[in-house]
Amino acid sequence: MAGALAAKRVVPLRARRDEDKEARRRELLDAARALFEATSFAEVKMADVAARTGLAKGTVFLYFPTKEALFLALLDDLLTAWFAKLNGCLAEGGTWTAHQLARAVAGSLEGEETFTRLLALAQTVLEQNVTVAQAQAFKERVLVSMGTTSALLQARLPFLTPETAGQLIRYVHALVTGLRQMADIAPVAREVLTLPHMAPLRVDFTAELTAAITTLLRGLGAR
Amino acid sequence: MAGALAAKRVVPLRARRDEDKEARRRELLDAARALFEATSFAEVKMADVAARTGLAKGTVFLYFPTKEALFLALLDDLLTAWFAKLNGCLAEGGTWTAHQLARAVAGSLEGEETFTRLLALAQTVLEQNVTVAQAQAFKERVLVSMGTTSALLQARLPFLTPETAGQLIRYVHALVTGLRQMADIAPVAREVLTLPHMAPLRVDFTAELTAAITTLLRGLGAR
DNA sequence: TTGACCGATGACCGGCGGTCATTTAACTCC
DNA sequence: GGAGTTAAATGACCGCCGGTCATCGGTCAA
Repeated sequence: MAGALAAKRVVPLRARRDEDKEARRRELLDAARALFEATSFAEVKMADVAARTGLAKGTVFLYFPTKEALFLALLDDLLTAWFAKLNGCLAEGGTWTAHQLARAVAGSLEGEETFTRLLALAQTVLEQNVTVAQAQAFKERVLVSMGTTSALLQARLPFLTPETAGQLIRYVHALVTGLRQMADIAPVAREVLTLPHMAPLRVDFTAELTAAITTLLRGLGAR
Repeated sequence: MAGALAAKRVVPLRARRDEDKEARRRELLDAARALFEATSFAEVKMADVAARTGLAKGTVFLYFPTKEALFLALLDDLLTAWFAKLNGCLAEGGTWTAHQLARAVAGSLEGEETFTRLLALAQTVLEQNVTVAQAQAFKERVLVSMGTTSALLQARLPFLTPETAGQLIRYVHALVTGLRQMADIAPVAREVLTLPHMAPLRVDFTAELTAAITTLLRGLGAR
């Protein structure tokens, strides 16, 4: 019986090597992600995360001191991955139009619903029950990624200054979290928005984000 | 002793008339608001809300079925009040410049931190544990206020169509919730952002919102 | 004055995040 | 390969909090 379980395990029962600990950490993050994708932050129980990896609840807390820390770590991963993806898109080509850039940004967020949903929780929920050190580590990483992206934006859109590029990134961040909340939807809200006269409150995330970024860029001087 | 308490009471010990019930409801909303202003949604306990009004915890649940319902009702009030305030500003004058309008909107949110903080929680937290009926009632009211504001916006900025006016409102909503999250800050985040090199992540809510709206309007055709 | 209604009460419950003494897998050394 | 050592994993346990409900008693009509 123990053998059957061990056969399924990628990581040894006891993770003693740093490499195994890292793998276990990943298992937990993957479990948290899967559960979050199916429900919501509030509905994901630490016991469920543990069960999904075949571990005991207490074990989860050996890897992450709090539930918020677990999800902030997950956001950290997703954010880094997304910036890499976006920077990959921005690396090619010469000068872009406003619409091209807006499409690229909005497109890079396609299929990243988990990331944007978590991003919308970052300041209001995740940074509530976390150590200063962890919050700082997270923000350091954001800073680095932002710097790279800012440089690439200026290469694609020559009329941008370092100042306006930074502004643009902040606006986009704000729009992404804001629009995700409007588009995203608790099940209850989804039901309400189905009603015909609620149409003005329905938001298509990608379309709306593309339009908003295009408009912003035009306002900043793009043609 | 009971007399001393009763002397403080605006509402009779037992609220039997509808008028008294409404007053008690207000007391609870005010208490929730005061506590939320001092801390955060997660830190406000229903027992505290009760204690602050001199009532028992169970009584709060006679007026609001869940914690989320209480705060959604509070948001409902604040939202209605803010729309009224904004519409008041927009009622005067003829044609405005982009910057004037941006100033008006951002200015109307000055001192409304409680409102914007709650707004940022609306979809991710408050609409989670609430009946469909309550969520719908809330959204109905948003729709009505939005309609009025849309009309006033078109009067102040003649280049706006009903379509672009609606777009603008959605963008502003997204920006407000997004920027509030970036500017607002859990205590932990506030400490981290104090570090000098974190400057690019610091956000001045009013300034940033004014700039963003101005930029958007320019992108929509304002001069 | 009295009886009935109904708002207020607070002890109670279930569930969840988080802890810690104990267990035991995994590695080391002889 | 057996004994000893380390520390990862365990799960019973705790405190807290949102939410419930049998009971109490204030209020008012008759």
